[in-house]
Amino acid sequence: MGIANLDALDEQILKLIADNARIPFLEVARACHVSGAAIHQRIQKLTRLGVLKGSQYVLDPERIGYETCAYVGLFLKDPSDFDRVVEELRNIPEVVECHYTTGDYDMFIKIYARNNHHMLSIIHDKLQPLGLQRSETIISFHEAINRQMPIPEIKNKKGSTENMDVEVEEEE
Amino acid sequence: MGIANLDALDEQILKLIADNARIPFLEVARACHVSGAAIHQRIQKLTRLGVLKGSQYVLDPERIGYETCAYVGLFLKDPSDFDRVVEELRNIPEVVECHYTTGDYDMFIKIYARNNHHMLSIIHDKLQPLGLQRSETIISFHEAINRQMPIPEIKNKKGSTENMDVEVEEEE
DNA sequence: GCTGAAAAGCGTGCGTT
DNA sequence: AACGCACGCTTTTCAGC
Repeated sequence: MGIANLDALDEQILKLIADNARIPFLEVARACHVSGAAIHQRIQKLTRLGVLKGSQYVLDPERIGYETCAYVGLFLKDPSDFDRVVEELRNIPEVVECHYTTGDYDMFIKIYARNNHHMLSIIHDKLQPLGLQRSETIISFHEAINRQMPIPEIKNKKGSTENMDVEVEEEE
Repeated sequence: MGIANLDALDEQILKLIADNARIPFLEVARACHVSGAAIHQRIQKLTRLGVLKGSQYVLDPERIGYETCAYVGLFLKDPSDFDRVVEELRNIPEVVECHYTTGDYDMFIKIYARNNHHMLSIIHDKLQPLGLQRSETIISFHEAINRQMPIPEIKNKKGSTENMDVEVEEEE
């Protein structure tokens, strides 16, 4: 599973749909000067390749009742327990991200909670029993930026002899 | 600002669309036993209220060439510089999140990079000149969980005594 | 892999309740 | 606030290249 072999049309499609999942494919087609069917096929291909993993509406956490967001670094009692702990974290819906990390922490997670009290109860009552040595909490007061990763520029077209390193260089 | 005043229909709509931005509104309508026009109005309302902030396709970072993801805690030389630094971070597209935090760090950001070398160059050449005292990097080896926050259960229906059991029936 | 065409399905505005 | 309807546009499929 590595880098997908994308061409300039794929790139253009991704740039158009990444931040607007409701855009009509025909509108994408007109922007790309190809048929609607071509866009339809490409999006199926990108999905089959795993480049696209679905679509989402972006929700405002505060407006649906999440006052508090935190990152928590976990130290496990038994660091070979990774897989079990991840499975248990999946059952805690307020845990929205979980990373295996280098360095300080064994694991690093992101949590949404209704308020500080709720956050504390998640950490004490749900995380602690999973077998933590200890944890470190970073409370986020305000999320000033939250956006998609940039879609890299494709330089080489598919037929080229070189394999695709997706190299990104700024150009306009 | 604050928690939007949502009812059970809003909740059901959010649950249906949150992880599937391409679902036809008419399909949502059928699941909710209301008209398509009602869903259309509700989604406009939720957008106007700021509960919905747009839609996205979910991309696989690795398949578009991002091998490396890191969280970086920033210590600013001049902590009153928050706003300027955020604006400069907006110009670095690889920075996808930026939080104001309590405790250890002044600021906490998430970065995608093509590889370790690219990550280092972002941190040294782009972040350091913004006026950092120092920074701490947490490399993510693997993102085991990445999902939406849960849609809270709505308890009281808006100004009504009526009970609401809304059943969603699977159908083809 | 892309195209155009055709059929089925959807989004959206409006008048009504 | 929700409904039904109607129009135009979109999605999806398929034969043909």
